[in-house]
Amino acid sequence: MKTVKPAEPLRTFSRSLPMALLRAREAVMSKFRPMLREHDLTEQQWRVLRALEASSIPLRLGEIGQQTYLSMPSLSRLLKTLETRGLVRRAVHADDLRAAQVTLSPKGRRLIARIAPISEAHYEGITATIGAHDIEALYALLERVLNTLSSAKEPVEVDEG
Amino acid sequence: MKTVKPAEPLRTFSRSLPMALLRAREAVMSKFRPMLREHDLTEQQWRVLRALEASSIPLRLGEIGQQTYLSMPSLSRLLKTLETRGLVRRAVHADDLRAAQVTLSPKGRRLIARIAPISEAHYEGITATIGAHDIEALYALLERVLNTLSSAKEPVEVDEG
DNA sequence: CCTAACTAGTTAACGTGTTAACTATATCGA
DNA sequence: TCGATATAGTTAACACGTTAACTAGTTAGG
Repeated sequence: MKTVKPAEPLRTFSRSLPMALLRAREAVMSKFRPMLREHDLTEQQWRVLRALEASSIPLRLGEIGQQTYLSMPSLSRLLKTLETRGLVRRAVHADDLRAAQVTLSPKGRRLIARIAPISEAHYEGITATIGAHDIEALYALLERVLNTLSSAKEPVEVDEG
Repeated sequence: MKTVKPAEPLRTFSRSLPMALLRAREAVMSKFRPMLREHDLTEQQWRVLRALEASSIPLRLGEIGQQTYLSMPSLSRLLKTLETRGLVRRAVHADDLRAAQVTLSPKGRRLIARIAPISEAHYEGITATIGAHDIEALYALLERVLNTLSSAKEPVEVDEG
């Protein structure tokens, strides 16, 4: 129970959409992180590996970034780490000497093969816990928020007066 | 105009709840960040200032952390910055010499007074864009996810076989 | 052609996220 | 009362997020 607001100047955090999204995300990720950590992978590294696994052809950084929602600077660092660990390889694109061609190494594929089933099991567990119906509703709403906001103009027009 | 996503992201990621939450959060935050940046504040610093503003009494780090969803190490660093900038003050708790008493300085209050109306206007704009009905539904679903997962046992029981 | 404008990726700087080790104070229990 | 244990907060190490400046190739215009 909260005491009644006398003259609340700002919304409380319970009415902050970014906070609500952050908390929910954390609740979900906290179920995955220990498993990834056991294999010395961060959440972002795992996303990159999955993107590479899903592609039949080598990917450029930009393409990986779009799919994993990672920025180029983050990717640049992250791939260096993965390459050092021998999980991915890179070559220069034949038609564009600026671009990279990133692929999984056999070692990378083996790592994914070990982790993927566990990851899937976790996801199944989470889905079951929350309930398929709510999950679907949530996906739908999130997508709508995304579409609505990204098609909206600038930072939400504020009268500077 | 920018050429928008030419190829849909992998189905793998479209069924990733953490990714969906991340994208939605980013869509919302991208509307706020420029405004905060103009005042040299990060999203997290703004959360801390708001928490202090909302409290009539000094807060400990732990209390701020609970409300803002920031970890103690992050808070420790962040408060040092805010204190250096003269936006907050700290004193030792009378009853517990380990604990800190953090309060807003007048300067901090003035900063909040300048930003709050703009922040609220942004939030109104976002709410209007998305639609009050969807916003409510989203809050409700997120809360349910949170409650469901946090009351669930360990990292979602996975059969190790 | 040749230069101007653009694009892919890198690097750097600064702040945050996560984990772990550490200090100092509090509290509990025998 | 003393020692074990718990708690508040700090610090360090490493990875990521964001912005900006930079390098090197590419493309477009004259």
